[in-house]
Amino acid sequence: MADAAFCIKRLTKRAEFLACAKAPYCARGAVLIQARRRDEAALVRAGFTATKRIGGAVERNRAKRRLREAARLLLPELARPGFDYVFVARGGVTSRPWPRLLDDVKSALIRLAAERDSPI
RNA sequence: CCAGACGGCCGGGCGGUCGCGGCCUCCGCAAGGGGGUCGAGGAAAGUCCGGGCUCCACGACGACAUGGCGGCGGGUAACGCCCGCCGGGGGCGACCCCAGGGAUAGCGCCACAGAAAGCAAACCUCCUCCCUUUCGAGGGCGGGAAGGGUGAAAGGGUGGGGUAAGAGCCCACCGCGUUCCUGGUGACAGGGACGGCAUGGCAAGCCCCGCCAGGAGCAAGACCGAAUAGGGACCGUGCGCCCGCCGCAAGGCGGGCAGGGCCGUCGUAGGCCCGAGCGGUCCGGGUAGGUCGCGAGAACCGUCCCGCGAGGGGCGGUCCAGAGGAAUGAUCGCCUAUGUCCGGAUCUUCGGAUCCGGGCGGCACAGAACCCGGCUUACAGGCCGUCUGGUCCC
RNA sequence: CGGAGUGUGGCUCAGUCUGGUAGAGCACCGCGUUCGGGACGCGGGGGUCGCAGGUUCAAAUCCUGCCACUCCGA
Repeated sequence: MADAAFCIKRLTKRAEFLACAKAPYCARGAVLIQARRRDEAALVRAGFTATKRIGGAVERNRAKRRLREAARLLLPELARPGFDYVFVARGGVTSRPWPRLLDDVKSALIRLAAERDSPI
């Protein structure tokens, strides 16, 4: 129940994506993830994007669907509250084997969480 | 069985687990949750044509400009689409491809080569006659365009007659033109007579002829409508003076002084602003935003009738995505289907074919954004039907 | 949604309107010059004209359909 509410919030507005553009990022395999701290609320939000470089509408939608599925599986245990995550599709995201894609997302999320702990 | 032509269709299925979007319904103060139901394509694509729909413009009709179309007859809401037929070309054939008419309405172009590229003419050459001659030939007045050569194209073609040599000069057939008859709705086809080659090609060069087109697009358009600024009406309160301009006037505009405000506060000095309004209530336009437009239709399924066909009509049934930058996914199993490899068996025209078992690989192009009809382009693999040419057997 | 333009040697561009020879600069190769290099001089190679059909005797050029890219307007 708590997990379900966890990543329900979706980023849709262009301004929200732009706000995350300068945030720390980590690229792993076929995915690049950005994480931006928001102080006002504790819930986690996520956005998904794929540029025309990925391919046509079919490729881009499929890329976003796979990233969405990966986020749905992994964010509840790996995300930190109060952060916005933006998942950017890179080349090969549609053809990458599913376990490998999960590994990419998982290691990137862990790395971003560690970066947030260590500095300052 | 092999090779091929044309047309149509499909483009995985079933079941778990976890998820997504719309609508309905129930629980809940709410956040949210439960249940039900529906949920991409043949091209949804490119945006190349044609319509619906909406707004704008516009008396009717016509003309001009611009753009498009072009055999004939149908289909259609319409089309540049489709069907049938005509003509030309290709193929042994099934079948495929192409095309409006006009070059005597006019303008323009036809490079190079060639004597000559549209005016007819004559480079080599052919022939009669005449002259010269070293007897090889050369020159001249004429006749002619058959042959050579150039070219994509040289003023009909083939054959025969004819002639000094030749020529539609004459004849036959073909082609071309004019005219008549017959068949056909028509494009056109068939036939007869006459003419006697005159009139080359390019109009997807300009153009002539006929026909069709008002413009923009759902970000069209309609309704509701916040904050801020500005407009108007009413109420309350306040309103000194001078100059200039406009105006019949009420009044309006500009400038100055008095006065007021601000520069943290007080005093002094200075600067800037206001200088006739200020406050309240209401009204209208309108931005952000929201709602509608927004899916029951040139719809789909079945069936009957008309038509060669495209298609049209009748009857019965069904409701079938619609939302925001946008929903169908992930994963597992089985089945189906197929490619390849290995092993075994059978047949063999020694190329291979069929069957069984196992391993590996494995679903193409691609995602509705107002909606339809077409066109074009992309597409792994597969199915069905009709037909053609071969080969073998009965 | 609507409109405009571009595609030609390795690069930047002419040539397309008005159809017949594809050209310029830089770059590349060879030779000369120099002790050597650069610069300079001479000579040379290199292009399916984005793709596919069509018109024409003949197409980079004309017509049609695709592909890729760029730029405007709402």
